[in-house]
Amino acid sequence: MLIWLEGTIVAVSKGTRAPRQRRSIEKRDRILEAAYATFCEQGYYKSTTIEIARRAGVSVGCLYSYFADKYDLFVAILDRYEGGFETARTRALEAVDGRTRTHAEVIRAVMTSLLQEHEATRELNREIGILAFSDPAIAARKGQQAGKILDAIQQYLAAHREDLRPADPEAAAIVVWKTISALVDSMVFDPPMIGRERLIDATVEALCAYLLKR
Amino acid sequence: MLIWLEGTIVAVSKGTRAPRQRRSIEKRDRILEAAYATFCEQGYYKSTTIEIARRAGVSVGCLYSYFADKYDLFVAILDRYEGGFETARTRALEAVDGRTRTHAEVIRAVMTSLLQEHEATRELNREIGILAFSDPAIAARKGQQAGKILDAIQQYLAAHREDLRPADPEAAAIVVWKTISALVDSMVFDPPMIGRERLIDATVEALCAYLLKR
Amino acid sequence: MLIWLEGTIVAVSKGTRAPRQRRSIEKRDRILEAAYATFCEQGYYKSTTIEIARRAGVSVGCLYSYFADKYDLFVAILDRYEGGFETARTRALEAVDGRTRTHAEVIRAVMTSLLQEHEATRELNREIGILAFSDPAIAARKGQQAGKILDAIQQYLAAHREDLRPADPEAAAIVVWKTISALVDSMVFDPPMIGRERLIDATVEALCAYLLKR
Amino acid sequence: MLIWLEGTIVAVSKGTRAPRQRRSIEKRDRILEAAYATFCEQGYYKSTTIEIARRAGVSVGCLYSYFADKYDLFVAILDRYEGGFETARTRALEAVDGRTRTHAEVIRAVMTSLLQEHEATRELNREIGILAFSDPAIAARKGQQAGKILDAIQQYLAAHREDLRPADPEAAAIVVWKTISALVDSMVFDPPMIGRERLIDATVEALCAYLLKR
DNA sequence: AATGAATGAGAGTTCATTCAT
DNA sequence: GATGAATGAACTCTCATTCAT
Repeated sequence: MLIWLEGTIVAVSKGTRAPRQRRSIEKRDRILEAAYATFCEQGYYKSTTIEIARRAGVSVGCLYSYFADKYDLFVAILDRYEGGFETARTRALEAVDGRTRTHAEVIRAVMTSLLQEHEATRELNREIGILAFSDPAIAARKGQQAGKILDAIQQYLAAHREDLRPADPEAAAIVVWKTISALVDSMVFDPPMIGRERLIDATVEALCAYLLKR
Repeated sequence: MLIWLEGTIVAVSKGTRAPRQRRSIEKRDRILEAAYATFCEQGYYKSTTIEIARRAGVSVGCLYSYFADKYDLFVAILDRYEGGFETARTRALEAVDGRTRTHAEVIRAVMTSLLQEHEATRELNREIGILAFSDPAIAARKGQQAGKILDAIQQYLAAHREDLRPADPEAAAIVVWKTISALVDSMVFDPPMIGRERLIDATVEALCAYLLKR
Repeated sequence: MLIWLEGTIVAVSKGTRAPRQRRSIEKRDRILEAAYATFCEQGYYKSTTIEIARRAGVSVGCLYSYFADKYDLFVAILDRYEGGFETARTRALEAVDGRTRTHAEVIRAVMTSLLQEHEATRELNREIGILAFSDPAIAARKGQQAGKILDAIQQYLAAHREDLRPADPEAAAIVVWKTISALVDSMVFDPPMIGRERLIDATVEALCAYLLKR
Repeated sequence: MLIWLEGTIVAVSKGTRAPRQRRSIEKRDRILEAAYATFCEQGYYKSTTIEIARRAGVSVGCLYSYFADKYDLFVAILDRYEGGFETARTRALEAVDGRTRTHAEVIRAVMTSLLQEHEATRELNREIGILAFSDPAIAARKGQQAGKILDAIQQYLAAHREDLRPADPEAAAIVVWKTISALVDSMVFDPPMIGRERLIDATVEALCAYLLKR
C-alpha cells in the first residue's frame, strides 16, 4: 500500500499504521533516523530493535506499530536513502564566483561531498549490498537508486557532449560512477595508505584523461 | 600457533585439533570450503555453524574440534582467501602466441579472470569489509591482502615506467585497483544494465587513457 | 549498581532490568526463590536456567531480563542468603517465661532453629563452598556471612565472660560455630545413625563442657 | 559384578573390562588416580573425561573400557577413598619415644594428619556430599566410610572408658568426628581468620573438656 | 586392546516480536 | 495509541560417549 502524505509517497505494510497525523509522521521519522544511524554504525544484524527504539525515544511496541518488522524498517530506510548523491550533485554544479566550474572541479566537488556523506553512513552501504544479494526487493530498490545516479551522470555527459571523448556514454557513466564511489569508499573504510588529497588528485586526473578530448 | 603441514602453514587455535594426518587436513579443508561457500552466500551473521557443518558433512562437534569458534573459522578463511588476484595476475602476464600483451590486453585479462573468481565469492568480500570495520584483527588481514595487490600493480607500473604518464604511481596503483575491482563487483552483483563487454571496453579505455602517455 | 527499592537494596547488573514496580519485584523474587530451591536441590551445575524459569513460572527470556546470567543469579541468592543464623540467634536469645535461658538452652535453641532452616537449604551451602574455591567473588561473600556469625558469637561470649573458660575467645567462637553447623549439617544430610535428640544432647554437653567454668 | 583381584574387591560394570592382568590393573589405577586428582581439584561437573584420560596417559576409549561412564568412575573412587582417616589414626596411635600419647596428643596428631590429606583432596569431599544428596548409591558408600570412622573412634573411646566422661559414647563419637573434620575443613577451605595453631589448640581443648573426666 | 576423531543431545544466552495494561 | 515486560525459537558452543581403524 502506497499513500501520498505531505509530499512523499510512503509505503505502508499491511497491519501497520498509516501515519495520518503530523505527530505520527514525526515519530515515524524519528524512528527512521534512529534506525538509519544504528544500521550505519552496526550493520543490519548487529542492530537490535530495542536499541533503535531507545535511540528514537519510543517504545519497541511503538516501533512495531509503524513498521511490520525489522526488515520492513530496513526497506523503509532504503526508500529514503540515496547515499548523498543528490546533495553532491547539487553542490558540485553550483557556480563558483559566477563562473561555471571546470569538469575537474565538478568531479572533485562530487567526491568531497560524497566523502562527508559516507563518513556518516559506514555500514549501511555494505549491508544493502549483502542483503540485496539474497533479497530481490532490496536489489530492486538498490537498482532504482543506481539508475537515478547514472541518469544524472549521463545527462551531464550529454550536456557536455562536445568536450567529451567516450564513444559509449552509457558505459562511461557507469565507469565514472563506480570509480568515484569506489575511491570514496576506500578513503572512508580502508586504513589510509596515502593522503586523501593525493588519491583525489589521481582520481580526478584519471577521469579527466578518460572523459576529455585531448 | 602455526604449523607447517603438507606444504601449507596452518594456524591452530589453542585447544583445537592440530591436523597431523592427511585425513584431518582433508576434513579441515572440507569445513573451510563449506564455511567459505556459506559465508559467501549468506554473509557472516546469517550463516550458522550447524549449517556449515552439515554442508561439510560433519557434526558441529567436529567443526568445533578444528576451529575454536565461528569467528576463528572466519579468520581462517581470510587467511587463505586472496580474492583471486594472484591467479588473475599470472594469467594476465602470460605471453600470447609468443608476444607480450599490450597494456590494454593485460587489463582486460585481469578483469576477465577476476570476474570468474568473483562470481563464486559473492558476499564474502562485503562481509570482510563489514567485520573489518569493528574488528582490528580482520582489518589487519584485509590490509595485508590489499598491500600485496597494490605492490604487484606498482611493480607493473614501475616496470613500464617509460610508457606511462601518472606522476604519482602509488596513488595510480590504488586508483587502478579500485576501478578494476569496483567494475568487476558491479558486473557480478548489480543487475546488469548494459552488456559486460561494453563495460569492460569502457574500463580498459578509461585506464589506458589515464595511464598511457599520449 | 545498587538501588533502594521498597525497603531493600537490590543489586542490578548492567543491562538487566531494574525492578521499578512492585510487579517486577515480585517476579524477581519468584525467580530468586525458584533458583534458590533448584540450586539447593541440585547444586549449581545440575540446575538449568530453563528449569529455574519454569519453576518460577516465567520464560527464560524473562529470567535473563532480571539477571545477566546464571552466575549472576547465583550471586544474587548469596546476597540474600544468610543460612538462617539470624533467625536462630533471635529465637535463641528470646527469654522463656520471663527468665533468661541457660547457656545450654541457648545452644540447643540455636541448633533446633538451624535444623529447620537447613532442611530446606540442602545443597546450597555445599555448592557455595565449592564455587568459593575457584571464585573470589563468592569466597568474599561467604567470608562476610561467616564474619557476621562469628562476631555475634564473640559478642555473646564477651557478654558472659565471667561464666566462661576459654582463653582464646576468637578461636572459641570458630570452634563453637563449626561444631554446631557440622552437627546440624550431619543431622540434615547424613543417613541418621542415632536419634537427633541424642546428638543434640551430646553437642550441647560438649560445648558446655568446653565453654563453662567448672 | 564384583571380582576378587589382588586383595581387593573390584566392582565391574556390565560391559566393561574385568582387569585380569597386572598391566590392566596398573592402567586402571592410573585412571583412578588421575580421576581422583581431577575431581579433587575441579569437582565432578567441571572435570572432563578427556582431561582425566590425558592425565592418566591413556585414551578416552581406554578409560571407557575400564569404566562404564563418568559416574562409574566417580563411584569407583569413592570405594577406595576414605579421606585419610586410616592414615591419621595409625599415625596418631603410634607411641612416641616409647610412651603412650596423651588423649590431647592423639587428637592433635589426628588433626595434623588430616590437614595434610585434605589440602590435597579439596573439592572431592564437597562433591561427594552434593551427589550423595540426589544419589542413593553414593549416599550408601558415604555412609559406609562414615561408619568405619565412627567405629574406630568408638573403639578408642571404649578402650579408654575409665578416663572418659560422656554418657552416650555413640553420640560422643559422632560429635568428636564431626568437630574434628569441620575444623580441619575450615582450615583448608575458609579464608584464614586466625592462625591454625590457635584453632587446633582450641579444638583440642574443647574435645578434652568434653571427653575427659575432671 | 587401544586410539582419538567424530557424534549430537543439551546447556546458556539473545533478541525479534507480542500483548496485557 | 503507547508501553515495555514477557515470550520462545534459534543460535553458539561443550562434552560424555561411541566406533572405525
